[in-house]
Amino acid sequence: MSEKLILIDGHSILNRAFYGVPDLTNAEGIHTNAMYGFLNILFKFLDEEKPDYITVAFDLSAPTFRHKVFDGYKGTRKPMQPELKQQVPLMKELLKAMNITVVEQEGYEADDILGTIAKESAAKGIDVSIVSGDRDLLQLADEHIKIRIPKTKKGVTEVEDYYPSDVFNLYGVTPHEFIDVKALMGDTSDNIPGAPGVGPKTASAIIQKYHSLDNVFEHLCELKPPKAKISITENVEQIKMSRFLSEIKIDVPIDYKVEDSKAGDFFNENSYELFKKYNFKNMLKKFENTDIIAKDPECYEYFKKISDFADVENVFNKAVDIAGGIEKIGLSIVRENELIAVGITLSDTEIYYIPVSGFVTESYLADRLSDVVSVASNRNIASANIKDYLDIFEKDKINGYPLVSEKAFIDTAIAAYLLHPSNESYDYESLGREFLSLTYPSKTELLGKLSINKAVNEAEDNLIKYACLSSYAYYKCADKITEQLKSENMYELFETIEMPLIFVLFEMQQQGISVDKQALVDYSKVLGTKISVLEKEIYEAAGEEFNINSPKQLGVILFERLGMPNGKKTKSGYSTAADVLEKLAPDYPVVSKILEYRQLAKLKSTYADGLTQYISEDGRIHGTFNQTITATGRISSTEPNLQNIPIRMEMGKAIRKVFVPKDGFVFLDADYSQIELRILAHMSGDEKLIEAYNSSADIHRATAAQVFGVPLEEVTDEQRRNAKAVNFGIIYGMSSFGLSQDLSISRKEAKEYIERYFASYPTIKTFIDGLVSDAKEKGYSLTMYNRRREIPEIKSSNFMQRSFGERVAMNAPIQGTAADIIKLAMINVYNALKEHNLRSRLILQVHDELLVETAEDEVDTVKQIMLDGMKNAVSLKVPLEVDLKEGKDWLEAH
DNA sequence: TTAATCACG
DNA sequence: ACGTACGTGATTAAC
Repeated sequence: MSEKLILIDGHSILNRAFYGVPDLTNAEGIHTNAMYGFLNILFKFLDEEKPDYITVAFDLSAPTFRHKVFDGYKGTRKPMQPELKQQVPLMKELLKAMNITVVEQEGYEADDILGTIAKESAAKGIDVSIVSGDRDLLQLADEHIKIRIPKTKKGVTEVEDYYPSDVFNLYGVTPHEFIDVKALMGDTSDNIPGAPGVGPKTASAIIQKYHSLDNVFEHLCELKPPKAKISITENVEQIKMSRFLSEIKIDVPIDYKVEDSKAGDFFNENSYELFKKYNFKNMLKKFENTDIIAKDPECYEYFKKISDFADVENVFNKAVDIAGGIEKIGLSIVRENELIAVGITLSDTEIYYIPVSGFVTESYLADRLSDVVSVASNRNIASANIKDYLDIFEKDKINGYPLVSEKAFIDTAIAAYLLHPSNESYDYESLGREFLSLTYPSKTELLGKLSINKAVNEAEDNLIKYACLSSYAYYKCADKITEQLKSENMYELFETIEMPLIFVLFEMQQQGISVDKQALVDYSKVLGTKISVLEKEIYEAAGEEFNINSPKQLGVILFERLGMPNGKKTKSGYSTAADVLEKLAPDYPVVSKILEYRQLAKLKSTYADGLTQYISEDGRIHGTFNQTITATGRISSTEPNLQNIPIRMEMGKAIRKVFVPKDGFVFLDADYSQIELRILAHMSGDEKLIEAYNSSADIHRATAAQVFGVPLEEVTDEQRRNAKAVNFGIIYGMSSFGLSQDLSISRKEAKEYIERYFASYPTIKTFIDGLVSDAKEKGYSLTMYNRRREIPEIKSSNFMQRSFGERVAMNAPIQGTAADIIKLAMINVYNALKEHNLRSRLILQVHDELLVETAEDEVDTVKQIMLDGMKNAVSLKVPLEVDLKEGKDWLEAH
């Protein structure tokens, strides 16, 4: 077996990776997608070929000998995108860290280096594979040199391999003749002229016949077709030059010895650091069998399962001692329906797994955990997703509220969320990576698809690792996260808003909301009947039966069978979205029916039928409120989503009616009036807007009066509507296109509205410009309470991405501040209800709205509590107005 | 699993 | 010239 060398065309592969991999950035905002893609391709070839040697060649930006011959060489090439350009030096650094030879040579291109090394190595009897995206390299193919071109099809990388025979089969010429083909046909991307009018077909036909340019020139008069004959005859010198430009050098003077480019030792400490820095998570696995990572979880040796009752007692006694002081413990609860085990870390060397078994019963464990929690008041208990486990610590309660102090905990997931609200996960694995620079095995790696209950029996060792490791990660991260929150001025946000909010959300989830199941079932039937009537009518109009729920089938019916004028919109065909259909509705009655069908189908599937499955035995829906999902700081609601229950459409309102208070209670529902615009007024300090809020009840009317220069009472409905849309636009990050869509007007008109608005409110203009430039400078935006949102897109060179970043920079501080304020209000209301010892409970939040299930005899008190809690959550330069209503169902109360 | 659609603020 | 309003989650169809 002869030895193998892999040669990689650095720029070509990096370029290919850049366009093939969606934009990625690491925590510092460095773009990493091209590097990531490059490495993927690299590893693929390494795995496949297991080469003895490896080398990567790069171009230098300096002019090469080809530029000296032809000034316009590569002259039409666009400059490299900055996101790609910044990755080039980093990629070289990465390769060097992996002990991969990087070659570049002034005056020459990577192709020439590759050619030289390939031929020299092949001469030494080494088998060479050249990896490139560029077909120009095919001329280098020979019996010992294979050209390998990776292609990405549907996310899967496939490779086209070229030996000389493959080149011949495809192009009918030998690799060497390929140079002459290119000389004739030219190359637009390199700006090589060739013979004008001669394309790839003609060029290869000619070379197939004559085999070399010299021979072609000798037979000029017999050339066919006539067009090529003329072109070639007239451009002999240009073709010769083109050939010179096209031929890859194989004798570049370089200081390179293949023996010095041994493949191996890719995964070392240097490369590990860089992989971590660039957040190449799944590639870190490659380091697993090296001693770099093997030594990482040094905590493993201290993991200990404890079942002996006396030992367990000792651990908890010690935990109580620690948690009652100022030191921390790490806590991980393992639960699936029932409590199964806890992982608990007392120090670097005391890491325990305590399963429920024998005398260690579930209730014993819960009691002892409560003991630990009840003595803690200095954020001694580091854990994650505390809300999900608060019920365990509920041993002592007052009026139904857990006695546990919020100051007992530090929730690492929530803390990590504040630092990077756009991350997708804040589990122990991510924490380890970010705060400890350690790569822990993930939950999936340890437990796979096993349920916890199964894992207890089938993979206990891994379950022990999981429980111990996560508690250890919380323990180790807590101080670092705290430190970082403090240095970023976010600790106050964490302490005064997010941590207390956990308890509010917990209580809301516990309470749930009562739903009239029978009403829901009845309504589902009504909807079902209406839907089948519409269905029949639609089939009749269409002339055939089809699945109306399938946008694909519907598109075919509407735009092909019924021949409606179509605007192709989506990737995979016609758009049948509501705004498209609404334009067609006046001309085609069936379209209105489809819209109605869609509306009813949605109501039935998502709400009437969808909600019933969430009704618990107590007749209530206990949804989940998530505190670490949104990029802006809002909370989100799942299983079910109680924040998108219908209200706008008439048919949908019936759904709201099924949400009812329990016997002896009523709903009190309060919502902020235009909180986001008020925040805008406050943050910008715009006197006119502030004045408008201080004097007028109708801000959109006031805006219209200001913008159109008419007295308040003369504002037309249309003017008010437009002003309202512009106000929304401001909050969303104004764009003329968006506004024009919303108002169904031209972009030009929309632009005029915006200009008029900014002319009327110059301070607002200055303010939002400031938001954008601040975000551009810092890479993130901030709310009034220092909530951060990272906006890497704002530095993109891609217009669309950058524009998006700019809109986010305008919106996030406003939407985020509103989120901060209502969170404060929730805490206020929760605390007041608790302090007054009331039976009434806060049960829902819908972004600017709070719903309290109120005992009938507490209505007056609660009204006051809600108004106070919401209006006085913060003092702005404008009043915070709250609309409060009482009702026997959610529709009536809203 | 992803794309399209639509419910809410 | 680029092609969009900001933030979510559930359902369905179709790969």
